[in-house]
Amino acid sequence: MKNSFTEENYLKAIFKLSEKNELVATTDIANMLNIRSATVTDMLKKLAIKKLIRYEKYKGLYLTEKGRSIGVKIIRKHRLWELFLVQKLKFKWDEVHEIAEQLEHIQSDELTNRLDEILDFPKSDPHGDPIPDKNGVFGKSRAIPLSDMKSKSTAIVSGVSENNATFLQYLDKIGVALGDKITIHSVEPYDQLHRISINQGKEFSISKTVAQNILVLVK
Amino acid sequence: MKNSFTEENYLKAIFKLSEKNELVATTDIANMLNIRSATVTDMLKKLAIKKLIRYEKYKGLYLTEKGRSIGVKIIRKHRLWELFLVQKLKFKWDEVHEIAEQLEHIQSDELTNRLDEILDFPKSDPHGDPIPDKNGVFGKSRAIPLSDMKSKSTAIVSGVSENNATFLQYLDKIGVALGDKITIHSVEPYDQLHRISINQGKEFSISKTVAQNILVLVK
DNA sequence: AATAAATTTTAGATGAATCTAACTTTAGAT
DNA sequence: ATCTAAAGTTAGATTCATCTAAAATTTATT
Repeated sequence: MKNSFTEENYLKAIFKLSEKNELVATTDIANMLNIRSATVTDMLKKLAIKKLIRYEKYKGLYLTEKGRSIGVKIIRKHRLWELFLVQKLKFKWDEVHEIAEQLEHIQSDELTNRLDEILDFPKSDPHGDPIPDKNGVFGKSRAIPLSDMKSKSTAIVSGVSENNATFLQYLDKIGVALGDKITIHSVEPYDQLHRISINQGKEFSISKTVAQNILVLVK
Repeated sequence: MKNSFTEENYLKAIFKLSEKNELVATTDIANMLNIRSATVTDMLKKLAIKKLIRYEKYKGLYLTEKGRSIGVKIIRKHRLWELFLVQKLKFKWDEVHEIAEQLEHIQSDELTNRLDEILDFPKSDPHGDPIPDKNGVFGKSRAIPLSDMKSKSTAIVSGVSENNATFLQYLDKIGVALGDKITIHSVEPYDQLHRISINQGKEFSISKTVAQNILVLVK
């Protein structure tokens, strides 16, 4: 029960990496956490002793059930806080990540669950990433890219699939925000420029790339 | 910019102790933080080098302007979070302290100020302690002990002057909560048993001691 | 298969925050 | 005024998370 931040960050990183590969590599953890591999090796030994990971020298590692549940819990808190900051405190999408990196370590199940409750048990965060429930279960999101919508249809903006600050700021600039009602009027067959409007407003165009990175919920 | 938790906790403790005595003693800090005096001495040297305190060996220490402003900021955040937890997330008075001990270290002025805003720039927290404003200024609270109210008058419960969990739980039990309208019907001259009612409800009695520890705002 | 390249681990060091034990200074009691 | 108790400091050790440099292992290339 010491400085659990560090340990929690390792478990979160390992969980994320596990989604791509069964076995996780030392270097990938080091890169994700911006530290040296040697440091990671040290920590892996400790995590293995605590039975949070299963680790074989030179071979790679994976999370135990116990380790996974801690990792998932951190992700749950991170995403709930992000949504909270955007929905309740009116932060913009691109401003919340850093603050949530801190808030995710607050230890109080009661707090996490009440947050969940006042947000109405959300299934995904402002970036469209799924929020696991209190038991660590991810419901899969029904969100689809805007580019997959039919012409003349309407949907609700539920997230983005590109997390970079420039992109998020661009969305702010053109006036696309979480929860907005978005309508596709037409799509140019040649370059797939989308003519859209937000909340019944004025029509304007966005590129194919942007349309692919905006996630929406249809009906 | 390292693990600022520790340093922040020292500055907070020193600020609190400064309210009682001009010069703060090593042992008092040690007791407040539940660590050994030797440890405190070490830290005092570091704080002095950073110009956060003015320190003379064997003589005691006091905060510099810079140190004070960090200490006050932590207290501001602590109290804002406590109020947030009680008002917005429906926690009880006695449940929020520990969580606020963690939340007070979240670094984001923007977050702190928005919290302040959605709480409507409160002047005191659920325990009746004053909340400094963004410039570190404490407005003095107009709260008085319930025992100082006139008979037949009404006021709003604004805090407590005894912070202990048993007391707070007792208040929950008898149904006294922050923001309640409280009416004094009579006070027994012999033992100062107070006959009161909450929000126009049924009359009941509380002891002199309890009445002294409930803070209220009159009109 | 032999060797080079990349990855991972080991060994040894550092700084932060803590401890215990021993020493020093200040303050209180007679 | 002297002595003793309390308070405060120093010295040396420990644990945690990190580092660099060097050694070991695995993987890739010719």
